[in-house]
Amino acid sequence: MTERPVRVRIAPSPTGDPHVGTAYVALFNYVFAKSQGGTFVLRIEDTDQTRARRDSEQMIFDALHWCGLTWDEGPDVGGPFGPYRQSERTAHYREHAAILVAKGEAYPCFCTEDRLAKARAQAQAEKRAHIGYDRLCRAIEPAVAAARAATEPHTIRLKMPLTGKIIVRDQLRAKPIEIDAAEVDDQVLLKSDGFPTYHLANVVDDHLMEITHVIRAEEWITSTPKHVMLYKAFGWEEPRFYHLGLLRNSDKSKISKRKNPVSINYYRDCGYLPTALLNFLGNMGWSFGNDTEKFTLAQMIEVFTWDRSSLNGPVFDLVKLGSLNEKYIQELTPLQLADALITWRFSREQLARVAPLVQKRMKKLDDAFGKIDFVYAGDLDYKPVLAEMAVPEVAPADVAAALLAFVERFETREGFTVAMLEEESTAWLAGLGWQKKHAFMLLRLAISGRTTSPDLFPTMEVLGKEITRRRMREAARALLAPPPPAPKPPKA
RNA sequence: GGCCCCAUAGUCUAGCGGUUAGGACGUCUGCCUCUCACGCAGAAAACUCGAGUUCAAGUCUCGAUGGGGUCACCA
Repeated sequence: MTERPVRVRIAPSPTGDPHVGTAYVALFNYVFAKSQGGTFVLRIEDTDQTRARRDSEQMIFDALHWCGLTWDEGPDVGGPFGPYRQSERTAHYREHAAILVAKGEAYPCFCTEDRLAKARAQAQAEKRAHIGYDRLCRAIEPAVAAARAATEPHTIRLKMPLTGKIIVRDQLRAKPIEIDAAEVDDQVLLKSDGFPTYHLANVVDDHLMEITHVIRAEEWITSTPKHVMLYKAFGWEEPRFYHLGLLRNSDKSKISKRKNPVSINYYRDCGYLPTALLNFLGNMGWSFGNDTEKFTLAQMIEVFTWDRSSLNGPVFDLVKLGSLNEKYIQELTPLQLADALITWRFSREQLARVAPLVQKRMKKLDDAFGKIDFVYAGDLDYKPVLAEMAVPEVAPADVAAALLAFVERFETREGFTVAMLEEESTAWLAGLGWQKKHAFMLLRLAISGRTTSPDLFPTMEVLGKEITRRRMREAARALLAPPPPAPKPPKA
């Protein structure tokens, strides 16, 4: 492999909240690039028209910037290999898909999604080992296929070899990974809406953008054979692959918002310092060496080598993050602490959102903070109000389930506003059939930990989606927790 | 289920053939103290199992087990 200047990229998909996993992978890309004097590129993979969210891209920029990461090229800063948004590069993908068809490496597929779904369901029902596409359209004569493609909706699929092995060389793993080509599907490259799938867009862009090292999460490892074959089909040199261990929930499953806060915004809103979060992430699957756990980004870049990485999927432990964060807090000067606080939640703009919540209840200025202190708290203690959370004639487990159901309602909605919350709460309440006062008291206790609070939905809006979600989940958890053991009798 | 990846205390990790298996978080004890926290001192706690290679294996090989990922016109 020829040595080219190091160029790496992070390629998040703007489909929701900025994910800690994105920050994690970004960190290692960034640090590796900088340790090599290379270039770090941010590319937005917005090829899924059904899932892309408008507000998500800016949130990714903001969240990554908050973490302290910057990119040399990207949609917002430009660069010589732009555009950096895949939705603006569709001509490249179509052109390259056409090249593969012309070379006989790919073919149009006219199968309907319906047929594919049925075939898949049948394969699953028969417990067949291989449940991929049956390659029906691969047999169509190229000339016939081309003629039909002119008028019929179709996808473009890659012709995978029918026999032999595909070798994936992962730089972090000693042995090459060998996979039977027959195991790999004839992957869709171009969807019927003309947009590329991840696989095509990713390979074309990585090549065109001269990416030298692909550093990404382990969940991609099984699709790497497809990418390897794509590089081959194009006759391109493949980049070096590095698959990082996946961040995990405490039960070891892939980190997910059902079980763990995953939005970078949650960590920001809960009062973690970006330096601490980044440092914490740097200790996941990588070690500084020398029993050192606390280090800066600059220090990490200075000593960075891949041989200090481990492949275990590390559990994302909030407690450990908290103790690291504490260390960072402790070494702030008084003025730095003040600045951190202002940035966090005491800016003029933020106070202008929070204080009006209780303005009606204020006679003097000093009435404010006792009433809104819960806004500034992280996790609340629900033990003292557990009894208040009870809903008459409803089992605690069902109360908890209702809380989680409320979370699910706003989970899929874009934005987090009073109007949306009112709408969803009405539907939620209708489904429950509880008295309104009981349902709303439950929400109130979950978000504020008290029976009196400012108006519910404006408060939630101010708290934000991340904190609201977290508190509702924690409240649900408190409801489900077994009652505490009886206090020890006093010593005689 | 097929395929793939991974395997040191509850958690994050060090170890790269010979160590009393090290550090950190958490837990527990004590000390300090006007409360709490901090701080300090100490303790409990790990090489998944089985073969093989070797004088010697947490470290190398194979297998089993366990965990995870992935099997979309999502990324």
